[in-house]
Formats: sequence, structure tokens, C-alpha cells
Amino acid sequence: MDVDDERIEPVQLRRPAVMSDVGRLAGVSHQTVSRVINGSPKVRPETRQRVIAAMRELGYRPNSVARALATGRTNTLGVVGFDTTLYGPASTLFGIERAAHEAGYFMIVASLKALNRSSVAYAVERLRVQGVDGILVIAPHLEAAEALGYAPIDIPLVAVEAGPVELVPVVAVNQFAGAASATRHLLELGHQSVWHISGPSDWLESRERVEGWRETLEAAGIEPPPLLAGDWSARAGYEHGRRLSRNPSVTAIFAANDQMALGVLRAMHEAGREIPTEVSLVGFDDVPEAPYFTPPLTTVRQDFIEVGSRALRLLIETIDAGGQLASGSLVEPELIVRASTEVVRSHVDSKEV
Amino acid sequence: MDVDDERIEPVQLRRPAVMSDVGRLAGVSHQTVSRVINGSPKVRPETRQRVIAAMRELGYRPNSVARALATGRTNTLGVVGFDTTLYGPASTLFGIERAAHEAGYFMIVASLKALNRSSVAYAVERLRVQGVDGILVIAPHLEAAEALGYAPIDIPLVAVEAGPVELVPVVAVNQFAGAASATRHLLELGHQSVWHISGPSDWLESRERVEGWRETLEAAGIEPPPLLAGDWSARAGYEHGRRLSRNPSVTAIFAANDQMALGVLRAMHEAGREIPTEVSLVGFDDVPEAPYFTPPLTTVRQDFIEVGSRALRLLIETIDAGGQLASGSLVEPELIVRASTEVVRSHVDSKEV
DNA sequence: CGGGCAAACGTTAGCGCTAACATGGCTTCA
DNA sequence: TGAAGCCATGTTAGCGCTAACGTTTGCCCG
Repeated sequence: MDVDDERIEPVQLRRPAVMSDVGRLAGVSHQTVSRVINGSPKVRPETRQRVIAAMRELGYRPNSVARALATGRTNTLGVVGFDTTLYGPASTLFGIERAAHEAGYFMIVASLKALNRSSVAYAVERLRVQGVDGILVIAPHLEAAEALGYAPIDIPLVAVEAGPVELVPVVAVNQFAGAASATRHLLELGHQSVWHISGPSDWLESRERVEGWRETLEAAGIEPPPLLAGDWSARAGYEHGRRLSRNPSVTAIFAANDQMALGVLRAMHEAGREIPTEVSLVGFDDVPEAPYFTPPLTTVRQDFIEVGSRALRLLIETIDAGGQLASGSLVEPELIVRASTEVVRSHVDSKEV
Repeated sequence: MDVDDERIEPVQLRRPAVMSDVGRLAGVSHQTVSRVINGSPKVRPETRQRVIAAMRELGYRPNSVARALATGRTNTLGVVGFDTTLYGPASTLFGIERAAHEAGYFMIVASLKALNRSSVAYAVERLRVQGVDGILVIAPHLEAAEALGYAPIDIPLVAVEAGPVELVPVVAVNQFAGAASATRHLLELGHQSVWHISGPSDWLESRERVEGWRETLEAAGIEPPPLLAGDWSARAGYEHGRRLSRNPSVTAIFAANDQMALGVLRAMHEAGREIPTEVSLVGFDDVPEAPYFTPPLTTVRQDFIEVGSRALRLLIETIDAGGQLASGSLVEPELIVRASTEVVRSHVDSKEV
């Protein structure tokens, strides 16, 4: 039992190799190994080579948990999201992950069961305890956004798609502008008025789209028709669409998302009212299928990927700066004109057909 | 400088409270605090109460990084996924997160940039280094699935939606059965043959759907028509649909997903061929919008949430058992009959219209 | 030629927790 | 009444890493 401690010959140790194993094999201290890993310039090139060779030989992998304990940083970000099955949130999440990876961070996802204050607070707390370096909250809901006002201030936090919230920087799409451009587009085609099927009233996106629609009509001196409240689902679009199809004065509809627009499309088709010749329709989101609706849907494109990556960059800046400072930003949407909108025909014309 | 170390009066310390702070305030050792946190029965109720009160007073949060270093477990799972923007993967991810949360785990997502062997290997390695306790790979792609054969065997790993792979347990939807039931449904409606628009040939799901379709036709003594290769996109469905619309012998089409079915729908509508009276159409997936297509789409529902949660449970069993042992399972899909399929009319009948 | 000063490394002391063992006080029962 | 034994706790030693400081070279220059 003389050199029991020095049996370094079996290259493959039982347990995974740690830093000191590498150091021993390379004939240096574990600290030098650490320096090599962290790219310190204070290592002679030949030493560096020896260490790298030893790491390779032992199949060494740095233990990031130990590193996190020593440095106090986990290189991990938390994302709080609601229904990540929907196209919008899913794309945003995707954009975040891409950007996080590029920035050297990992992304932990925490889905919400419900959109209320305590649920958001719980998710944020959960992520905090897990040790994330920062948190991104995708909070399109009114109450969820409010919860951020009470969020802990000792961890960097950026909100995505939340309305203007105090104390927390927000990255979002300019919903108002999107809705306004959709409405303006319909008015420019000669429609006397534009009906709007909205999302749920407690969603911020929904509210701002309503405002964009309403103010655009009012600016044109048009009294907005009654608001039709939906819930983002194709079903809601279908139900409202059926009712609208019986109203011959309706010639232009702006649905607050593409799913509801799809429902309208079907209702109109069933009622024998042709789109776009009799009724023009605009959606919102520009889901990948929108060009293949019957007819292809005019809609407002939101660049979710951009929103996600911009929010992530903002969060990382906040982390690097060691606290809150950055202010949010707005991503501009883009009207995509397809075949579901058309210059309005006079009442007489459409009767002739 | 007598009691410099004992100034425990300021309840809010500068730095976050740690276990020994709690212990000091409660008059116990840090280890007893640890016992309380971990629910050890060997703590007197009154002591437990004191400790809990102290934790609350100090706003103590356990440091999970330190715990992970000491225990060797992070309570974190890694998920490797490809295009998580699509409905299927997004739903699977959602199901995984839900189940992970319930089981007390966090979910780290690593998206793939490309579907090839090295990309999968890289993502798995990345997650391993980050210290996850297990990995879930959503690998619907042939090469990606093959990469799992070379995956590290020293970390629990379960594949989702991968074809039969050796060495790795797989949870997937029974694609073959789904395609077979779709095809059988069309045959039972009296169609002489069924055309199939498939997904990309290097996707496992796509291959199995093709097999289900082909074998069902052959079992019925029908020579399968030429396979139409698509790429999951509505565009591909549209292109093939246009071609099929010019072929009057086509009365039944099975599209490998709902997006492509949507494209077919549009192509047929443009060509003036009515669905379902002239052509019956079946999709695959049952996306939420499928009931609101024009007409509502008959399709094969996949329970992605179930796939995700089942895969997760399997992974956790594997972790708890300390290694590979479990075998995978198949989730059965369900044919949802809607208005896009109809009993075939004789050639004469359809000419009469 | 010796003192000073970097460069290149080694040593030590934590990060905050858990696991394993040690200890003291109290019960239990021959 | 004392030895055995158990309950509730304390003590100690890591987990694998980094930060901070200490030490050894070698070289330059007055």
C-alpha cells in the first residue's frame, strides 16, 4: 500500500474524471486546468496542450453545477409562458431558445396552469429557487402582467408581449399599429365600415388591437359597429361569422387572429357569401397556413422570432449590467395583403351577380 | 470587536440568508435546518416550527445549486427537439413540461438547428454537461434517430416519436395504425383507390404512414397509386392537389398531415372540384383548426400530450431505477370523422350534377 | 551582480448544501 | 439501578469548482 493513491494508469477511472484527475495526468495543479478551461492567458502554450491532451484522454467534462456554486451563476434563464401550444407563444419560445443558445445560456421553461397573479408569482419563484440568472415572462394577459408589478426586484426580469408595465422592461409587437393598418387597409378598399372580432378582453394584445381598430375608424369619422368578443378560437370566429353573414351591410371584417378568421371563412362559405367579392376579411398573426386558406388570407404578420430574440438580448444586457436599467422596445408588424380582401363593390353591383 | 460575528439582529441581511443563518436564528445547527427542509422525521415538532419560523423571517430560499452539488442530482431534465413551432412538437413539449413539473423536475429545452447526427449528438452533450438527470429526444427524423444509437449510455435517455431504435426506449404514436385506419375509412366509403401525399421520406412518421397506407391498400387487393412526396407544408399539399384535381379518377386522398390537407382543400376549391362530394380527403394530426376548415376535416388525432407525459414518466422511471431497463410504448391514434369524407358516388351520379 | 518584477504556476479557502458518523439525554427493562 | 438503546441533535467531511493570494522561476537593468 505504498503508492495506492497514485494508480493513475487505468485511463478510464470508475467515477467521471474531475479537474484534479486531469491535473495529475498533465502534471499540473487543478487550478491550472481551470485556467485552461476558462481561457486564462497566464498559461504557457505547451502546458495548455498537455492539459488539453489529458482532458481528452480522460474524457473530462467540466461540472457546471460545481462551477455555478463557486461563481454564483448558472448560465440558465427561465421562461414563464402560458399556452405554448399556440403558434405565437411557440414561435416566441423558439426565438428565445435560439438567441439564448447563441449567448451561451440554457433555457428552462415553466408553463402556467392558469393566467392569474398567483400562478405567475409561483412560476417566477420556482425558477428563482432553481437558480436561474434571469427570467423572461411571456405575459399577454392583463392580470399576469399586473403580477409583474409585484415581482421580485432582485433578479433580472423582462416581460414579453405584456402591456406597458411599470418597473419591468417590455418587448412586444406594436399591436395598435397592426390593427390600425388592417383597418386602414379595409377602409382604403372603399368599405364603409369594418367589423371587429376581438380576442378575450383580459388579454392585452386583444385590447390594443381593439383600440387600433376603434381609433382608426373614429379618425375616419366612422362610428365603430358593436364589438364582437371572441376567444381566439376558430369556433368563436365561426359563431360570429354566422351572425355576420346574415347582415347584408357587413362588407369588411377584421378578426383579431388567423384562427378566428378561419372560422369566419367557413361561416361565410356555408352561408354562400363569397370572400372577397362580397365580404373582405383580414386576420392577425400570419400563421404558416394563412396563404393556403380559401381564399388566401390577408393578415398582419408578427415577427415572433424577433420578439423572442430581442427580449432575450435585453435580459442578458440587464444581467450583465447587474440590474434593471434597459427599457423595452416595440416590434413593428407588417400587413400582408392576400386574396381575402378586395375593393368594395357597390351595393347595386353585388346584387347584379 | 467582541461580538462582531453575532450581529444577527438586522433581520434582513445584506446577502441572501443561508442555512446556517436560519439555524442560528432558530437556535439549531444548519443540519437540522436541512432535515426540516427535506422532511426528515427525526425532528421534534416544536423544533421544526422554530426552524420554519426562522426561514420565513429571513426569507430563506434553499440554494438548489449547492444541493445539486452535494447530491449529484439537479432535478432537471433536458429535451432535445427540432422545429418546436409546429403543432405536434409544441404540444409534445407542453405535455412533457406539465408532467415534469408534477414530478418535481425542471425542463431545459435544446432546439436543433439541423436534423442530422452530429447536431443531435451536440445537443445531447450540451445538456449532459449542464448536468441534467436525464434526456428526452424528440427525434422524428431518420438520421436523428440513428444518432441515438451512438448516444452516451451513462445517462438515462428516452426517445419520443422515433422509430424503433435499439438500446433506447421509445414512446411514439402508432403511425402505421393511424394511416391504416384513415385508408380503411376511405375504402369503406366505397372509394376504388386512395392517393397519398406523404411527408419527407427521411422522417420516420412519414415512412410509417406510407406503410400503413400501402399495406392497407394491398390487403384490399388494390394496387397503390404513385406516392406523392410532400414536405408537411400547405404549399406541398396545394401543389399536389392541383395536379390531382386534373385527374378525374381521383376520388380519395389521404394527406400525411393537416397542413397539406389544407393545401389540397384550396387546390380543389380553385379547380372547382367539390369536397367531399367529388373528392374525399383525410388529414393527420387533428390540429385545433381542423374542425373549421372548409369543409371540416376528417383526420387522425394524435394525443401529443399523452405522448409527452408518457415519455416523461418513462424517463423518470429509468432515472429512479438507475439506468436503462424500461421498454417503450405506443400511443394509439384515433380517426375523427368530419365532413371532408363522404360515401363515393358512382361516376354517372357525379356527372349528373 | 543583486534587487525588482513579471510570468506561470501552486495553495488555500470557501460557495451552500448533504451524508455519515458522533454525542448527549432520556427511556426502558432486567 | 445500571446497561442497552433510541431519539434528537451536533460535528465533520466532502461535492468540484473558482477567487484570491502565495510561491517559484527567469530575466532585465541600474
